Amino acid sequence: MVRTKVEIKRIEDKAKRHTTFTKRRQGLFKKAKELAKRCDAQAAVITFSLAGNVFAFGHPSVDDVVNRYIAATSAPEEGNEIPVHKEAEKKDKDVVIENNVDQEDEETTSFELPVGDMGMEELEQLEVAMVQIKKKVVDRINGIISSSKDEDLGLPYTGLTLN
Amino acid sequence: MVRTKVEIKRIEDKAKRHTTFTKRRQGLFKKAKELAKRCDAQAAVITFSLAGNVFAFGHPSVDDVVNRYIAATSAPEEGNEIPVHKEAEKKDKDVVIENNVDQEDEETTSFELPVGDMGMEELEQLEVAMVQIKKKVVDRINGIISSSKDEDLGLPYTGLTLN
DNA sequence: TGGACTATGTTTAGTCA
DNA sequence: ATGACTAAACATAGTCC
Repeated sequence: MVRTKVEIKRIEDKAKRHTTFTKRRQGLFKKAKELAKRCDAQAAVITFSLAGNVFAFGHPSVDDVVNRYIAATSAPEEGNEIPVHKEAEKKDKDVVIENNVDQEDEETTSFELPVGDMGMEELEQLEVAMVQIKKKVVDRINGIISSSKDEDLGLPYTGLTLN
Repeated sequence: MVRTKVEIKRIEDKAKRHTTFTKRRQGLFKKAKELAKRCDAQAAVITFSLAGNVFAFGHPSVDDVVNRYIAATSAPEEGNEIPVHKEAEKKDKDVVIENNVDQEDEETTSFELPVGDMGMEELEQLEVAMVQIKKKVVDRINGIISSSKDEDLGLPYTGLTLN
């Protein structure tokens, strides 16, 4: 049959999904290569299949780009001018996080903060509050981990990264 | 003129290169989104323009994928790969996270979270929620910044360090 | 600038070898 | 599975506004 209109929805059939994953991953890498070459830019693509396999491409290397990304997104201590444009930006008011591709069937526990209406000052206060909570959470998690030493196979808690 | 065959070589003209970069970056992100959605896979794309601007997309988030990549690639080779458990469907809990952010009456913005009573699962949900809020805040801050300047050439907000 | 257009090249869903 | 094939869907270089 000829190709039908692409419905961007999760493919249920496992084999078919994997086939599509392979094809599209190759296409994605090719696009990334072309972008890097034509525009002389650094680019990295990292994918994880459902099976847990990691596929990554990067120019000049995945690690270079990742490290630079981490450096760029980590808080600069001083006045720094590293532009970060995350492709999840909803400039519209009630921000819906775009990271979840599918959200009709999920029941996420989330805060609903009217961030869009907040001013700079309130945002700064919110940041302070979040830092404090984050500390509580990390302490609590570490407490749980240390109290369940046997079961936990040394998977260290890497740490509630919110950067 | 109509389009000619693509020659994947570095574009010399600066303006044209930037135009192409923008177009292709959008296309690349779109492809990544489709891959993530159709194949239910994790994917991240990070690009740096020559000007040094960072553009990143990730599902469920750039940082999630990056962290998993780091974990997967820096894992001690003994034995097997790291499961990196997750994907657990979020059962709705009564993790009622109360935030008393009330713009009308409240002066202070603060959370009161009974973290000490929470179990690991709830903590994980809380982490997810915090990440989402953090994104909202960053987006909002960047929105404020970019609307104060008429171009995104101004330095964006990269702070909000919660590590 | 930054979109809109559009002719063509490119990608890929479905199928079969 | 893996690879080839085909036609529709899609991406985009060049252009105009």
